[in-house]
Amino acid sequence: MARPRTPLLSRERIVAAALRLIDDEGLEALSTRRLATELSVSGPSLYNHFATKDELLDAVVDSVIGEVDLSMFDGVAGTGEGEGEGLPAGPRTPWPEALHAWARSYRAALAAHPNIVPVLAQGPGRRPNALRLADAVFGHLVESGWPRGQATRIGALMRYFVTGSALASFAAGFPADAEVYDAADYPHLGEAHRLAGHRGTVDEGAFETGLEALLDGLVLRFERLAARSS
Amino acid sequence: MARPRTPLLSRERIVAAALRLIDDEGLEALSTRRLATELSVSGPSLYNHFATKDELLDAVVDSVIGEVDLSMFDGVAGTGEGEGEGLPAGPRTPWPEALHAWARSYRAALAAHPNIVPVLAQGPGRRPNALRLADAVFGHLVESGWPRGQATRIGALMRYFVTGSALASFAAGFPADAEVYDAADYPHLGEAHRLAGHRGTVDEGAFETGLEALLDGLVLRFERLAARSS
DNA sequence: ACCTGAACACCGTTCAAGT
DNA sequence: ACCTGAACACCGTTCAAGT
Repeated sequence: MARPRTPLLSRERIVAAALRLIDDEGLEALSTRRLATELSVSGPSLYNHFATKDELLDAVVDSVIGEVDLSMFDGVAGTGEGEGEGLPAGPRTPWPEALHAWARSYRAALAAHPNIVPVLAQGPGRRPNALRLADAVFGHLVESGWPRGQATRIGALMRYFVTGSALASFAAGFPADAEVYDAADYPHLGEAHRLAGHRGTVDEGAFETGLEALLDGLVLRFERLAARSS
Repeated sequence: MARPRTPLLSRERIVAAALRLIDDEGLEALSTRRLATELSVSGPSLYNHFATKDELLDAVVDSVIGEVDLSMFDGVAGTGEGEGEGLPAGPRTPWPEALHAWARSYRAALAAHPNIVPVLAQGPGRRPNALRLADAVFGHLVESGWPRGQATRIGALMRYFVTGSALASFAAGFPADAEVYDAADYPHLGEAHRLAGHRGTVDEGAFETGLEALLDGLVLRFERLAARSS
């Protein structure tokens, strides 16, 4: 048919189809030829919209990061009265609260697409949504009184925890087959075959417990910091 | 040449060469044909030792997990005197200490091979070293007084944090090119191009900070638990 | 500008054949 | 038992050709 009057493809359509394929069948299932078939075009057609498969993958990753809520990092110092800015900006949310809300949204966005987490965990690269996220977190921590070096570390360790929790289900990693857990080899795993059946509650419970422990520990550290500098 | 008098390959040699290839050039670089070339044999030869590429990958993953130190989970209740066992088992290490030492060893083993972390993060499956690790951590926590449900969560959240920290360098995820960080778009990332140059210290600092915060938070939780049940 | 088929150098895996 | 070459159905990507 050659060139149609109205384009068959767009970057948006390609990205959406790629993400669907990755979600349904895994990263390995995403081939340019398979994706093209899904979109009812021939393989090379995709190269009119993306230079390489990696560039396409980058776009998919950034669309996922774009789902993360960053609004808890808005707001300015003080009580929020009389700043006279164009945009209504309330007072800044206390950092432990903001970090908590952000981490939950971050995790939810990633856990909806676990198969792409290994790609996204490589860092922001030049992807705008990922850079915006890093900027918002770091900025909020610094303006809340954390030294810059500590703020960097907190950005890093929060990403460690969130990507780790979204990468794969802990519970589902244990085979449901009770035969696997020979009591002679693994004396404490007698109930492990039940784990996979409760993957939702186990993984969410672990995430919440870890997040709260992490934030409690950071608050402790912040208090020690404040005590030293006074 | 057909069958040589002494076998050209062994599972051990194949696993070692595969890990080297993954470390040096990434998971995508590991193809059966490329690996075979590296070992000076033809592609199909590998199938005499592993049924599929996935089975080979499983063996590589378990060899990495086998490097994690679990000795801090040895030891028995009480003072360690007069148990009369065959093996000398000292008193049990307090759980926060044991978890700290284990997490560092776990992270070191994984961070030495970041490209394989996405595979290993899928859970133990039927891999013996991974199951042994899960058994040791869970057993130690339960015997230290944690309720079984909480012990499961702690095993999960520790894996989240460690795999997340080993999956990729936080610092190296930020391009060293200062042009990337336009002040209009990312007002707080003006120094982010320096990050990649300090990847070692940034990532290790973040890991240690996070690990200590996590353990502080868990100790707090454990104390609240003990207070409630008394 | 945007699609196509043909082509190139790759994949994982199977299988018959050799010793 | 353990290696080989040939073969099958796949890959990502390039390129000349079509409108």
